[in-house]
Amino acid sequence: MTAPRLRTEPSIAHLDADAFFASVEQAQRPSLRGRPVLVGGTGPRGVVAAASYEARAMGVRSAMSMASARRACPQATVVVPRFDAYTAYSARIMAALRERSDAVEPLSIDEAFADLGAVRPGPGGWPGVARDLRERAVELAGVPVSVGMGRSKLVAKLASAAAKPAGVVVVAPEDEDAFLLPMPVRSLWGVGPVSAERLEKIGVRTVEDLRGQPLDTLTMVLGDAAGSNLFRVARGWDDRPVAETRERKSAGAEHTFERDLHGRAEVAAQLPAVVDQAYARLERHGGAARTVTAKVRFAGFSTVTRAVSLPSPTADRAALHEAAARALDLVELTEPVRLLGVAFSGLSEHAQLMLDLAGPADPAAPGSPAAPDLGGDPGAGADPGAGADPGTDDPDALRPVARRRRGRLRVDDAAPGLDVRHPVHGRGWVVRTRDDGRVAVRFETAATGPGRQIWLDPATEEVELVGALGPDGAELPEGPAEEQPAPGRVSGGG
DNA sequence: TCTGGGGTCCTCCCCCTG
DNA sequence: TCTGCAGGGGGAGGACCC
Repeated sequence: MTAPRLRTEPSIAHLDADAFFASVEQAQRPSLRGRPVLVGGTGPRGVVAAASYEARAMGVRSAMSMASARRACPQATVVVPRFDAYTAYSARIMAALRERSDAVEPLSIDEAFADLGAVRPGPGGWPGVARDLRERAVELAGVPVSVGMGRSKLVAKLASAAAKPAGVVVVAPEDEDAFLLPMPVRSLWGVGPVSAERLEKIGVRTVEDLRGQPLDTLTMVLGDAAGSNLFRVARGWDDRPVAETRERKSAGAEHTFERDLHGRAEVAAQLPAVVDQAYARLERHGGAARTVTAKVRFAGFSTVTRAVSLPSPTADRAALHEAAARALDLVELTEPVRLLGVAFSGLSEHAQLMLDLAGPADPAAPGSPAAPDLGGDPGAGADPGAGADPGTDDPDALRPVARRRRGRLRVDDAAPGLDVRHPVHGRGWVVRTRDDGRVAVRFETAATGPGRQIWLDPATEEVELVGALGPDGAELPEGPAEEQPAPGRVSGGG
């Protein structure tokens, strides 16, 4: 393996928002500033998607169970994620990068690479470029970000991690070894707990240790791909270009139920709603899929997947429902089920209608998995309490996808963090809910300063569920139903 | 009151085909 | 026609990332 030709200037930038979801909450809700905030699922099986730095100081990490996080930090405010708001802030952050480069590669909602090779640094040199970029992103989005720069994506990403919170780090080529070699291997992209443990067994803890290992040792320990990748990484060999787009390979949806499902009938009854959610995502990408995979996670946390492939990619809803049902049939349900998922893969860009020699699919045909109520509005099968009857005395515990529509706040839909409006008190957000149906609402926005909290009864008072505000203070338009935040439905952002 | 949800990529293994 | 082998494709599971 030979060294690639690398650029001579640290002109690749990696911009990463700090505790992104929590920072957006603090930006929009003045009473949360300087206080511990946890964003994540509030149900019994929720986990932390993002924790503010104040919460991190108490030992909270993202991906830990919300129950443990609350124990570690009882004074924290817990809110459900509001993806529409985060998406709007994300667009501002990306805009700061696009002002400086045509080559911007978003990695997730809160981080991106940019190739600044065309930028001519001023008197401040590359650190000045990084500081300008950081300041501009903060100015546009109003949330803290960190910027790392290096001559490769590898170094830029590690540099932004070193810059957190709210800083910049520029690693010049001549300083790369001093920067990389002392790092623990666990901080490298692609080294998780399992790989780290395997490396530890051969005495590798730092990048310097890693550099001392021959290629064949690394491929033996970690496999061909990971081994040769780490061999290059240990030497700073990374010449990957900043790529603006990446092809999507799959689309899916999964849901963890608040209580386990028992028996095939109960599991099968939940399938259409999950397929619908996955289908809505597939549809948004304008694609057709050839392979449908059903995923089941049992109470003991073991996971089984079964796939069914069609002769050709199809965008036909009924055919995909039917394939998902067949895939689920292949799963032996030996234990209670905590999670059900469906993924579409083998995507083709243009929806290709499946040739049906027997005539067009009839969604109402006997035995068809696509009952008439699934044929229209995506997510209709997900309406809590409607559609499939799971055969339980507590249907809410099984609802696969919460769908919150704007309008009069329903007690069932109230969750901490949601935006509401009251005819007298104005705009606020739900701080907490109580078993008797009353909700505590704090009336404040980014523009008002900290507001006061009032207990309200949505059954008797007009409390309206409204959309989130964007960074400019304007209410965001309503997105697709399946993108509404659901209890327990969380994502990254740290 | 352990352990979400969206993905990508890799490895292993089995089956089919030439 | 049968057998053995190699390679490709696809399914299953797992590691990893945010």
